[in-house]
Amino acid sequence: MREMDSSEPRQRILDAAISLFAQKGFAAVGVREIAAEAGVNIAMISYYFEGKVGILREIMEQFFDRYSLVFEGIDDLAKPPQECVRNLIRNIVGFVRENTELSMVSYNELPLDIPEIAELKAERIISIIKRISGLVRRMGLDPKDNFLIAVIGPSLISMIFTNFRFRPVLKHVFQFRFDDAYYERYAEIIATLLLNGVTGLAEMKKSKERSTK
Amino acid sequence: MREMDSSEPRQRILDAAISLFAQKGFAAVGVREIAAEAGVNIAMISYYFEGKVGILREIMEQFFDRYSLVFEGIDDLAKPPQECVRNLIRNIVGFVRENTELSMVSYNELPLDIPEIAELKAERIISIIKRISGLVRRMGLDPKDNFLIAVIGPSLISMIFTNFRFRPVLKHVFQFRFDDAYYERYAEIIATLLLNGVTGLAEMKKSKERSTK
Amino acid sequence: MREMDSSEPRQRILDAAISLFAQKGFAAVGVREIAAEAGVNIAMISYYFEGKVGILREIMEQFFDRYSLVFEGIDDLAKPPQECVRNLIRNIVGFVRENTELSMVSYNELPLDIPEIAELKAERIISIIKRISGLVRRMGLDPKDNFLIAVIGPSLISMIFTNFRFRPVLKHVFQFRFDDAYYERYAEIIATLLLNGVTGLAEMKKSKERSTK
Amino acid sequence: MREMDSSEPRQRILDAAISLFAQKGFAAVGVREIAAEAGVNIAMISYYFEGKVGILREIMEQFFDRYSLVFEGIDDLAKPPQECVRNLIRNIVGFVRENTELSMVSYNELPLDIPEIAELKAERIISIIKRISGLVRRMGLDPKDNFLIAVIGPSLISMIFTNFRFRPVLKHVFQFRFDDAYYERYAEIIATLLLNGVTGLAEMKKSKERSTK
DNA sequence: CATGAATGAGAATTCATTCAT
DNA sequence: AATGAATGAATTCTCATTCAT
Repeated sequence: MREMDSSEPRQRILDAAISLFAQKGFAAVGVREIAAEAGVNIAMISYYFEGKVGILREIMEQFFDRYSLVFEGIDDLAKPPQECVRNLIRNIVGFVRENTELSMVSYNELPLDIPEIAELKAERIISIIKRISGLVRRMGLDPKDNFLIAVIGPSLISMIFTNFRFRPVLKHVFQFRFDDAYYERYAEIIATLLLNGVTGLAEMKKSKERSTK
Repeated sequence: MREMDSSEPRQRILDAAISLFAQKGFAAVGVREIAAEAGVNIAMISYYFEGKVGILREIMEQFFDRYSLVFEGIDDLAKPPQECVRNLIRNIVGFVRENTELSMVSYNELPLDIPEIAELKAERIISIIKRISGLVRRMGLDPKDNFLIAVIGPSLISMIFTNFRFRPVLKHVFQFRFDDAYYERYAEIIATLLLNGVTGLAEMKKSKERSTK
Repeated sequence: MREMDSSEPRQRILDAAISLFAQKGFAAVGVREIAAEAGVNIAMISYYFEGKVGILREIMEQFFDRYSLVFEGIDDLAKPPQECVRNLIRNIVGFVRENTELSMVSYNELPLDIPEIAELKAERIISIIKRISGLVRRMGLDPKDNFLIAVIGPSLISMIFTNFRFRPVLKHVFQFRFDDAYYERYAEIIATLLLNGVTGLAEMKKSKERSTK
Repeated sequence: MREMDSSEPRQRILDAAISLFAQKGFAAVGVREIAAEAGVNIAMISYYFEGKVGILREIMEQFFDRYSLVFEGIDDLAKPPQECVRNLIRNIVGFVRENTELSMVSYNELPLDIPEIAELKAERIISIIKRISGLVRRMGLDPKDNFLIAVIGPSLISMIFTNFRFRPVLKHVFQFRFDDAYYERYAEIIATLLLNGVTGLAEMKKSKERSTK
């Protein structure tokens, strides 16, 4: 029952929903709860979004619209790919930091029940994958090596998003301060982990090929 | 719905719940659905588990009971820590492979706040962290460096669990065969990623310390 | 929904309502649906008709206003009553044919108790009954014989209206063409049915009176 | 809020629904109202009938199950067809008299919105039409003369059912006593109307054929 | 005149749970 | 141990209406 803030009802509903979905998950949140949190009448949810699923769709679309921008022009051919990857990771971390709840909802909800949403999500993810295939190649990975892609890609994303997902736990256990310094160091670690890891993978591959000869 | 299998009703309820929770999430599954899937009367759920959360608690306990064993004696001082880590990763992958749905439920519901379960979760996780602190140290990481621990630990777990989480998608998109070979290679990649990554982190630390001097 | 036609909003609302009420019944149609079909803003319905029942009242009034005219001067004393009845039936058939939906709504909602409309209905019906009492007498029926009136009157009306009510079904099952020829023959049959029937009734009455003597 | 009567909840729901649907029409009645009238918890309606439509389906089925019996063995070849028709009409009147509300609901609801119910109704009606085709033939009507059948059949049914439909009005206006005598006379009138009417139609047909020659 | 937003009550349905048997 | 019936609260969504602009 937050005091009504100044923004438009439609946006308030969206904000409330994002926050609640992020905390409890889509299925565990009721429209009454959203309406109460947003300080609007329940009927407004149908009015603006045509139901609860409509809110989720809007959230997903908003997320991917913004998230896609993170990958825009990330593969700068003038720079070594490692630097591009570092930049990408920094950008993703920055993005998730500034859109934490939005990102959490979009990442966590696998609404296999709601085909409509599943489709939307699949579509957008594929479009992003295509956009970075060039960088993947420059990193020395074969973009047609589905196996590696299917392991490394989700691993990277999960490393970043999971950290935010468990942030309440981390805050509670370790009393971290989630400030700029934290996230800079954090992005650096993830990047180092990944880059060194990938280098290791490349070496492993070579040594295997040698041993096979 | 499903033909009644021979096992005891209590176990059938549990199996049905695990499967459904894994697919749709705890909140999105109703007790009626579980009862139908298990082929038992709805009242049996209250009878055996005292309600829906009771099932989740049982699932969590079962998960942690079995999952803890994976970490038992993992830090074999006779072996180099890298090998121990490789073993651990192999074991975790093997565990999740053999308890996929159980693991998915437990992993997915982990950050969600169901008060009755919160305590249980915290307890068990801390106990696991303690159990591997020795190995962490032997890997050259300071087990008191909460920051690194808090980044690397969840990252590793998320890399593994997320892969299983997206297995249906991977199966659908890439037509992978999830056989022994797949998981061996998979564990190897994760291990290589992590170990090389950590090595890189150690070097990064050193070079920073040098530059600070 | 429908492309906005040129007529005035008020009339468009009325037309849409008549059509929808005829299809689904008053209670099953919502004002939103009417507004959409009419291509007007929902608020216009309250504005013009003071609510949903207001539309129904207007419909009823329109119906009775026009329907009453059918009975005007129907009892032409210069003609034999049978001919007058034939004319009346032809007129009613013609009227319902030209005002099918309007008639269906009015007929269907007639026995239902919507308090706001009850008075209106009663008044108008009584006025019509009065208007044809002369003809009834000329047909050899005692206009004070409530029983006969109460059976024959509604029977006639129901025969005609019901045929229209089931028109979609008849069209679908028998592929009738509802053209002039159809309705001429149709009116003739109804008239013959009724007139011969009434003759039979008169004879029955006589024979009864004889046997009672 | 009728006092709970002794019968089983399922039947009480059905009775309440029949009564309310008959009064106000299916769409105008809510499940809350039915539950209240039946003195049961709202959830029982889903429990027993899987929703409001389920009640209507049950009503329709009950109606047609019983109504069909009225036509069983009605075409007694040992009797003249006129007598059979008189018997049929008497039986229908008797049936509707004893199942007034059930019949009204089944007759009035043309749930074009609910295909499920529309189908059921169509099916059952066709089966009844088939059952009386022999009698139709014996009456001198060509059962393949769709036009006549399509006019006379519904006319007869509507004459009977409409009378019951308007019974509240008749009672209010004329203070009839709806007793055995009333219905005997009533059935007789309808039968006479119909039989004489049909005779008239037959003559009309003949004279037309003559004039065509 | 006309609109889009907003309201509060009510719609049907489903929820997890409990009860008597 | 197991069942089917029953409950009351909660679910999402739609209703007819009103209001400020």
